[in-house]
Amino acid sequence: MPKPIAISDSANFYVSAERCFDPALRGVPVIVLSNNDGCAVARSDEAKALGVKMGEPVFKLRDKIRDHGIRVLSSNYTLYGDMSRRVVEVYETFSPNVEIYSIDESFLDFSGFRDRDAHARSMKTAVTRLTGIPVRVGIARTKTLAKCANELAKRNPIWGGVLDLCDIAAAEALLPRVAVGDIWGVGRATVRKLDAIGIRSAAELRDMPVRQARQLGTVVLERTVAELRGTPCLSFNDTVPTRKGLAVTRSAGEPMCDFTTVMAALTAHATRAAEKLRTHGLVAGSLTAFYHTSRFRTEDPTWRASRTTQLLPMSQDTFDLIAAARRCAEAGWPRCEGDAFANPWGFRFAKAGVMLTDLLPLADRPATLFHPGPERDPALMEALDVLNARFGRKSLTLAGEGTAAKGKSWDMKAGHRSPRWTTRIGELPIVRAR
DNA sequence: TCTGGGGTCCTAGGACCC
DNA sequence: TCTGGGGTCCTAGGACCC
Repeated sequence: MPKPIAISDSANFYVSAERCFDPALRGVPVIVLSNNDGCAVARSDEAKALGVKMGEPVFKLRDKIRDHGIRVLSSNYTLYGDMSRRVVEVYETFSPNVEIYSIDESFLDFSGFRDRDAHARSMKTAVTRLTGIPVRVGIARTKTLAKCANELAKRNPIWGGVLDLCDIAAAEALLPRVAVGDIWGVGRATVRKLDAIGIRSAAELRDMPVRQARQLGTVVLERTVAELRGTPCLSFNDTVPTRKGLAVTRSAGEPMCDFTTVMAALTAHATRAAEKLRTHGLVAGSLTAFYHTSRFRTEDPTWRASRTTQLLPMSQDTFDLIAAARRCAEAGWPRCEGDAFANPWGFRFAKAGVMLTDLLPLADRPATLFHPGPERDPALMEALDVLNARFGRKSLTLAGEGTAAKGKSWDMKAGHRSPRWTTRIGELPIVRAR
């Protein structure tokens, strides 16, 4: 018999995290925006009730925000990341094995507990008491069924936020109530195909012939069917998997119309990407830089540039990454007579990014026979990181990304960001007032 | 005027090899 | 007219997740 797995997730996590520190946000409609204040990515129950959709662009919500007094917040990832860490700390006192799945969801090994329901309820209470974040728990013998249990618990408050589907009869009774689109791993495209052959509930999907499932939705759907039948196909994984890639991409606060501005944004993104590499003790073997015009403004001239270059030797050095990003940016810039980096067509670039692949732990970096030059002293990057850790991110940056005095037009908008309550003492209102 | 960011996994098809 | 078979590796693109 497969062991019981629980999944615990936070309700409207970003909104819940904000509410922990600002009681005025409780009981009223609240939305948290994506980077650049673009779309609603988290909504309180009250906001959902007003019909605010996930991912809806904020400019389309203007009337609703005004008419219903919806509170609008920019995303504050520093706060959410820290709150997430606290929630996981509590989980770890309730299960010997915790697999962090996302910022607001973790799988927990629930084997060995005699009364799983009671255990889950005391965990739920503890998380709320110690962090202020409300959570819901689904339990079953496969991850997919646990996610179904969680989904049911979310939608039916009568169970008090905890549902155990380990029992065959319970699954039998409740799976007809889960729509295929609400099953983990079944997205829009698959829903459409399943609907065409009359499969609409989790119970119907479970009873579908596996061969047909594979043919319709590849091995992924075949696994989902097996998981719904209680056969685990997705293993419990409490070790952090090795990263395959890493990206830093942003929409610009204002359109970027010249090479210098695009390069300033790419410099900032490459800088951040290098920081991430060093945090994880990795080096990268290749870098892709891209920038493109807005995909929504189809009447404007469009340009999409994406170039990849090798990092040789593999590197985690900010300067190396910026140099590579510059090579890509130059190679991708629209060619014109005269000044090679002018923009006579009036392209308005909306987004730029840096992606790193071929990642390896620094210790495993292969030696190279022909260096392009002497390697820089890692002490420089170390000093950079120490200073930025001590005085706050971006205290020390490269001139290439521009200076605050001159204005960073490419920098994202974040007009409604709350204080980083748990990680920046200087942002606490009471400290600021002194 | 204004539309997110960062991941994973799978498949098909081409290049290449013997 | 008739033009092998079987393997690996890589990449692009699709689907999905939160």
